[in-house]
Amino acid sequence: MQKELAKNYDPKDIEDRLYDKWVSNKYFHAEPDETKQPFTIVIPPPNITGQLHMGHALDNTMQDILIRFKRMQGFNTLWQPGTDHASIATEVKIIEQMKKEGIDKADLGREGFLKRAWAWKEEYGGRIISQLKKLGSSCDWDRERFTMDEGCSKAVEEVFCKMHEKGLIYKGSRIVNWCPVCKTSISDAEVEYEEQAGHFWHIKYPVVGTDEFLEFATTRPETMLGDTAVAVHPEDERYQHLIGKTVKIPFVDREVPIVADHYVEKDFGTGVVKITPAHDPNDFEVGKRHNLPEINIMNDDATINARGGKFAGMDRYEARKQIVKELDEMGLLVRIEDYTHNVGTHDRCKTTVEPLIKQQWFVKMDELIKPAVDAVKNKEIELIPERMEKVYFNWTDNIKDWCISRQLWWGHRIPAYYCDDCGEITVAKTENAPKVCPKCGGTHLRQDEDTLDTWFSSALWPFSTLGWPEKTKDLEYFYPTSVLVTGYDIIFFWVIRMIFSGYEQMNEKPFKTVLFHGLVRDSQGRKMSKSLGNGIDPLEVIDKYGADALRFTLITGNAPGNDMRFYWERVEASRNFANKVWNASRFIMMNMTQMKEAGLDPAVESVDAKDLTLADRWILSKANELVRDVTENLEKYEMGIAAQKIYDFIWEEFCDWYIEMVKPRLYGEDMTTKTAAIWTLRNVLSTALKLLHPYMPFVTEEIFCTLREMEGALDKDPSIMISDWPVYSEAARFADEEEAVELMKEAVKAIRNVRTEMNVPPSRKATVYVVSESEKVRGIFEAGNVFFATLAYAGEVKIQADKTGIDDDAVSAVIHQAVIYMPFADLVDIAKEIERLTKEKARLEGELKRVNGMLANPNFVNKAPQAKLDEEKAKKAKYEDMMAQVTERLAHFAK
RNA sequence: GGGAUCUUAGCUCAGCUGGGAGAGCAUCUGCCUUACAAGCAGAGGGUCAUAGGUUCGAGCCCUAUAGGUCCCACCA
Repeated sequence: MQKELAKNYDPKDIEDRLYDKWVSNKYFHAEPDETKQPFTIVIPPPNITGQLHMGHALDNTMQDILIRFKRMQGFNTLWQPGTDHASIATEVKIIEQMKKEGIDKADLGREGFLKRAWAWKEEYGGRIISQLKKLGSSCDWDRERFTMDEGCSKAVEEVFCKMHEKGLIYKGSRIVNWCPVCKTSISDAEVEYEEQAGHFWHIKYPVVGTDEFLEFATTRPETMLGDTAVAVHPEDERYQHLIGKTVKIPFVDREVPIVADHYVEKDFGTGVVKITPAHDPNDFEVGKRHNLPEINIMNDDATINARGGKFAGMDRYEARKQIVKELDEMGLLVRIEDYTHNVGTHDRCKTTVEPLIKQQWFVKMDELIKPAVDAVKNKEIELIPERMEKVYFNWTDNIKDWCISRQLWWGHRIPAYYCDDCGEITVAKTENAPKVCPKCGGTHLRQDEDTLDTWFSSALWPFSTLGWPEKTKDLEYFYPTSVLVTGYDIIFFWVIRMIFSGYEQMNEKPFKTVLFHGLVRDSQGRKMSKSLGNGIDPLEVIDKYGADALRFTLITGNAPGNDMRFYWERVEASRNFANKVWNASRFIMMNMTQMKEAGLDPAVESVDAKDLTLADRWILSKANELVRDVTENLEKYEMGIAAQKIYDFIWEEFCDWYIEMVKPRLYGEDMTTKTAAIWTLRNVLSTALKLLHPYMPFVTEEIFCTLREMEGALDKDPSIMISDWPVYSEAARFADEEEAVELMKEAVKAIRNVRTEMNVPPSRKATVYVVSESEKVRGIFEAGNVFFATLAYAGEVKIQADKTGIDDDAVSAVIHQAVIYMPFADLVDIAKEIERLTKEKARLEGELKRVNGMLANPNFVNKAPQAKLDEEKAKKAKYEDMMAQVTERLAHFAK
């Protein structure tokens, strides 16, 4: 530990060293302890494909602040870390990588591919973890988990089998969103709609047995190959006579019925819809209602299959072109209209999804979701900000069954076995995998080729990481967790699924509170993305300005759930703040060193209360209040407000006022007051550092340890992160002192104004009278009101220290460079002063009107709290007093 | 189509249950004062989107309008 701190704070020297110290001392590690209350957060597991981005930085800074705060408050805190296998995201990346090497997935086979995937995990899975460490995250790394590790995989199988047994998981034939490139089904939540310019093809089918045609419009003509009906609205007069008749579909030469269904809107287009149950979710529903056949005309890669007749083998778009062309030649194409519509794309690869009928596994949601709805309704789970509840209910109210099977290899393979002999399905955990079919005794069993949606395992994360399905001590002690911190963008993917999974498996909520944050955008408000190249690497920020600066930047000036923009200027401001703290500390420690050299003890345990000056009591009182404000705000998850308060206190109150006030005492010869000053400085600094520590863990730890070492207390207080969080004390408030110093500050500011206005060179000395608007300040200064300082007579400033208890050195110190020592009388500009007084009079009139209005209102007088009433009464008196003074001055000038 | 949210100083944003318009950055002025020029002192700058309403009192509550952002649904 260096005695001499560098002139400027350099995070590079410090961060890694301190982080290693914390880890090696096991400060992050938590074990169940019945004597302490637990506070648990599970990390939203980052993808193993991931690199730390600003979203992670924000998310994890917030979690770390809460964890560090609660740890210092004495909670037994567990921050459970881990990573997510991110099935499709990872698989896509690996395939990309293989493509470069000219390898195809099929070449490798399942085994080979998985080998490669695990190698990927080994290589990149640790990357993001080390990046989280750079940020200062105090996760319990001894407990790091992975969604595909043994325990989590067991949990997945357990849940799958249990839910299957209860009938909550079923296999069914449904329309699913199919990605023809990834060749897998994807959930609704993975579909992104994007507006695309397209066409509306108006086509007509001949009505069989008549010479009529039925005209309709479609954006996807190629699907006509799978049409099994044409629908009209039941009350549409235009088509009443046709309902029940049939139309003939060209190319496939199929006769299909004209049905009536409310799904059709009379006023849209021609009021006729072609129905393709196998390739459109709405048509699928119509088909079910009318018992229509489902004709799948596409292969898994979205080429037309044999049912498409002569178009077989063509790509869907190619077929579209050809079909339109031929329809035109047949005279069945009426016209083409330009049309922009929303097209569903796969969020991972941006391919246009193809709705297809497939056999897939589903989770039945209607019953499962109920406790999850109730929990939020009853506030058993609290969402912050509250408005997220609406988003939540909007989803739960329109819940659909969750398609959980994916035609991928990287993930949890579905524990279902098919018997080739009898066709029955057996669901069983891997350890109980059937050798013979329990139904028919056959031995030709195949495991389902599919894997589970990656969110299936994430949904279990809050309890699978604590050891479930085993009944572990960890689970009993740390579950349910306290807070979940995450972005609002994964509320459907993850948050809701964890909630219903918690209730279903644990019979208990997974967390008490969900704290949502927004997105970190670039300085122009755009999402940071790879394609735009506008992403800012948090590691670059840390490298340039330090982790503390980045953390502070991400938290300040932002309300819960709101997006924020990233500005380098703000990081710089945060860095400057860290440096300010550094330098204030350096100043204090320098003075401690000097005292020591002079043979005095700079680390006294306590000082006599009577030795504390007004200024000391004031700053101690302000620090005490800060403790209350910061604690309260952190408890409300208002981290930004708490941060702002710490910033203001340290920079303004502590550095710009208190330290300036205290300098003459430190430079003076009176050892008693010097000791009291140092004691106060040390204590206030220590409190402020502790409050700041959750935000800026590194700089605070470095200073704290240096300070404790100088005090000879490093042994019993070895790290700020395990030191006690300060506690607010009503008894430590000094209301009078606070008021007196606030008034004094006002006076000093007024004097500084005068100095600036008059452009007084600092070297010139003169005297000034200061006039006060209150008795107290009149006591501090000799006479008059600070607002009217320029009206005062020439004379000599006398600060009446003994009358007020204020130490005159403190006042002189603050005004030291500001106050003018110059007779005013010859400098007063009368016209300017009259203007000023007139303005002041108008202001006072306004204030008086307001106060009088309030006091005259029976509603206010009767309903307002007594304190408020007294306050307003006091204001009234004050304003009246000031008004009298102003009036008198004006009268004086009028002469 | 449904919903959420935002509109406050030149820029980015705070402003928690209605009662004095704030911060950072930028600008201007004066200071290298023995912790810090990554600093100190001071200044200018806002009809709190618009129009109504409730209230003694509205940036804050209600209604409507305009514009921005986002989410959900996905009508062929």
